[in-house]
Amino acid sequence: MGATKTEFYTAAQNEIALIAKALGHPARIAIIEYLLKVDTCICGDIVNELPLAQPTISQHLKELKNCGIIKGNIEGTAICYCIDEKVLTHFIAYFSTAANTLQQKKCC
Amino acid sequence: MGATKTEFYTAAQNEIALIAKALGHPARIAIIEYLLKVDTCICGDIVNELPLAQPTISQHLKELKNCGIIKGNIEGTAICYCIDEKVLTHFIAYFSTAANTLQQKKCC
DNA sequence: CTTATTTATTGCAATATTACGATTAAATAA
DNA sequence: TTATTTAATCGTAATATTGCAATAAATAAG
Repeated sequence: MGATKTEFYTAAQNEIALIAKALGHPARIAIIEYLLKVDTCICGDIVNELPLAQPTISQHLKELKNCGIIKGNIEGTAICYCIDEKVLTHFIAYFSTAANTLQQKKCC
Repeated sequence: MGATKTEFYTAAQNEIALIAKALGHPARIAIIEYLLKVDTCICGDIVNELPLAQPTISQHLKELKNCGIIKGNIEGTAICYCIDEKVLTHFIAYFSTAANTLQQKKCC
């Protein structure tokens, strides 16, 4: 026990949950916000922005990469991290559809 | 160590992360989808829909309630669970704003 | 008051996450 | 080659999550 029963849910449910889970930590929200704020996306300085050690940031970036919401391009000695617009749009679309369905109900 | 350093992030960051975290489990996504599917929202039968024990469902509902994305109205002996449209809309708006910001950049 | 019915809580075991120091890997610069 | 810089990985401790059996709480029906 203690492990999520992934096999019982649809691929779509697991995928959305995975993205939401990746976004479910304030440090990772802060990283996303930083990537949006900064013009150039050469972003080793996320470490300087957040009160977390470099290995911790690296781990958070890994999780964001794993769900696809960001991607990293090697740019010389640094790595350029970017938000993947497609994945973000997909995520928004899922919940927008839900919100639309909800509006046509008005239950409680 | 091991605990999230909540105090270092803004209230907005923590709030969005909390909602995302609550949605970051396939069972909870499945619960949200069930609430959208069913016409009446008298929903003790979530237990019958998902392959999880009643206490586990109850716990998942609690987490969804904690972040505000659902609310429960007591209806006799049963409880009527509903998605809170305001919270869902707020969540969508946050990421929509992010997506708009992103479109005006085109970095990587 | 008793007995169902429905949902919440408690307690616990298995597993996952968070965070960091130490180290390693990879690329560039000197 | 030898630093230097930048990012990833390893190992590990602290904490959180997931899931369920057992139990409790609350309301409804008889």
